[in-house]
Amino acid sequence: MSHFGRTGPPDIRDTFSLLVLNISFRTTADDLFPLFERYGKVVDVFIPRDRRTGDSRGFAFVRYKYADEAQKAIDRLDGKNVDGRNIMVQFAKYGPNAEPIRKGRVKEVVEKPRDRSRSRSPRPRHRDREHRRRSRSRSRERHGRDRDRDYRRQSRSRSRSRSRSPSSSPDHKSHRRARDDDKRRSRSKSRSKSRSRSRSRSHSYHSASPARRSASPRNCKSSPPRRSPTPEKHTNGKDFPPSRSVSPSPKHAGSRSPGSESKE
DNA sequence: GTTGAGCGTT
Repeated sequence: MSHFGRTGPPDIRDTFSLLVLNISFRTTADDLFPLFERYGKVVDVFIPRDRRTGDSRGFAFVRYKYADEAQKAIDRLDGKNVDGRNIMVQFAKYGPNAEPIRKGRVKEVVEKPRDRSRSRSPRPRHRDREHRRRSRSRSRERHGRDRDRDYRRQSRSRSRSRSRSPSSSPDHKSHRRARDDDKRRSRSKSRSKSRSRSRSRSHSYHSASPARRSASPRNCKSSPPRRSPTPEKHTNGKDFPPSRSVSPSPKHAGSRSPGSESKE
């Protein structure tokens, strides 16, 4: 996670979370922390990422220790140009109703700020939660759709250990044909994007070097390719960022050769 | 390499 090394929310006892919107996709917690830390005690900086891609979703959560400092940060940093984007800082709501955290505590946090609409973009007023949840982003969705399909396919493939086909009687032919077709498509797809699928980004400002921005302010791809042409699968986990534990990681999608999974 | 409304991890 993007905390101080802990797992999960550090301590939401007496903290005040700020929602930082419209940040750049390259902006990390390392960039936001020194910025927000100038206005108060920042307890945690968290940038939600995509489950599958790991990319930043374009907003962050900065958790302050005191509400007045948080308010000051809002007043100071709201509308500020960070990393080329005009960020929007506001108090964050937790959960669908932003209530189940701390009754009263959050109320104080969610209280209407004074004048947030000074340099705010004319955002549409219809903030429908469900609608927004599903239509989070259409540009990443077109990328995520493929991966989503692939991801689900892998999930199914992984969970086929117990019982994949409840009725393996007469239509195993169509199943086989469909699977073969899917396999071919997956092969071609994985081949076309077998180069730019690994990316790492420092989420915790502990592991970020301050000289990173000086070295390459706009481009953060100065490191040599981490994927050697030899498809050796070393599950060390040491080279990977210690962001989210060690999941089974369906990242080895294109690693398996086509045809070697012709089980059944 | 891209995109740009929005509320979060264990």
